[in-house]
Amino acid sequence: MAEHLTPMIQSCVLHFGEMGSRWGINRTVGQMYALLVLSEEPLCADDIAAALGFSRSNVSMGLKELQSWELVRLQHIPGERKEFYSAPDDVWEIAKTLIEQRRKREIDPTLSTLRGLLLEQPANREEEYAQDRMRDMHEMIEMLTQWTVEIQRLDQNNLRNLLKLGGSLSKVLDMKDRFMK
Amino acid sequence: MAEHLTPMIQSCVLHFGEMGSRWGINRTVGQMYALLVLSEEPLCADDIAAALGFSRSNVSMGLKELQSWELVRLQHIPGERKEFYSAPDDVWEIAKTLIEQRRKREIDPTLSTLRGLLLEQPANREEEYAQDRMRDMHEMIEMLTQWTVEIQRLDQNNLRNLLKLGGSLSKVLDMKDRFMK
DNA sequence: CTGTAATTTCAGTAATTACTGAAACTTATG
DNA sequence: CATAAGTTTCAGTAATTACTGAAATTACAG
Repeated sequence: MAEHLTPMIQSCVLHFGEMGSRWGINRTVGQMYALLVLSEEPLCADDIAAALGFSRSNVSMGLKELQSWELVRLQHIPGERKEFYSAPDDVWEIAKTLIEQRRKREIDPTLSTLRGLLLEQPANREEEYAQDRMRDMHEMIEMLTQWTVEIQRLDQNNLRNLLKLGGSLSKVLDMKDRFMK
Repeated sequence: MAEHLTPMIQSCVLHFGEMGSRWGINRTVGQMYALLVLSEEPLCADDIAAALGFSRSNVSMGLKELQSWELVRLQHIPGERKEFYSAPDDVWEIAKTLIEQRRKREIDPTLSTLRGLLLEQPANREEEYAQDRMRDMHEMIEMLTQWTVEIQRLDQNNLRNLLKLGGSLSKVLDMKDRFMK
């Protein structure tokens, strides 16, 4: 399989391929992305195909997919005719992109489906109950979404601070309550 | 397909089946769960099979899966010989369970894989860089995990308050800074 | 216990998704 | 503008995952 890929890197690549496939991302695309993240210099499609043992066309499709998720940047290396790809080296940025993209692709359409169904007149008790649950879901998803949008705005430092707050969350909430009063 | 399933409920069920399949959850299992969430009374396997047009055995496997995720509760209705299933009617509880389960199944193993690889001695510059990225990932995932653990502890009201804070996140952070000093 | 209703298992098959190689296309260069 | 290096497309095939029906198992009422 691998061309020149140390066991350490290979393990990591395989693991994230597996993870990807459990989260609805094609296994080989997951592997390609892990490889890009772990490598300091940009890689070209042939590098990836060689390192992972995939066909050239599979790599091409994978890269297209990753580009559509805005997870990789294409770069032309001066003098080189090939196209090179790289992942951001800040993992927080990667996470933010992933969240934003899934929001656009899955969450927003879900919210709008729910909204549509909530506009209908319930025909009976059964539909009334169902709509109540849909309303709950809509409210929850919208809240979580809003939250992630806010988080996207924070810079890395504030984000870390927020997360490091950890256990003292409820204290912060109390504090906020006292302030608001 | 459907036996007695209003168009409204059917749309919602189909949508969540689709969503499930994009997040690594079998489409039919997603549909079954949506149906359970939307229905006020507990359902038995035959109800589900009839409503969704699946084979009895498929429903059996799906329910087993949902039980292993702790997303449904089995209940025996007095006098009835069949087993009935229901979903929690609090969607926040459902979300918490989902997060916790995915943490156990995917996040924790990922952290331990990363930790293992970070213990190895880097063989060269390339592995050094790869390990740096793995360290970043580990740190980030651990922070996010810790955060979700804290959140699991909050009751529904505090959770809502926290999320409603929304735009004022950075204000809260400032506030906290001032307090800590 | 016995009989029957309900559930589970599992081998076989269907459906879906992923991957490849060959050909078409694009782009840059001499 | 001809050629060659590089990339993409896509029809065909492979691999995986999902689903079914029949048979086995379990659970329980009488």
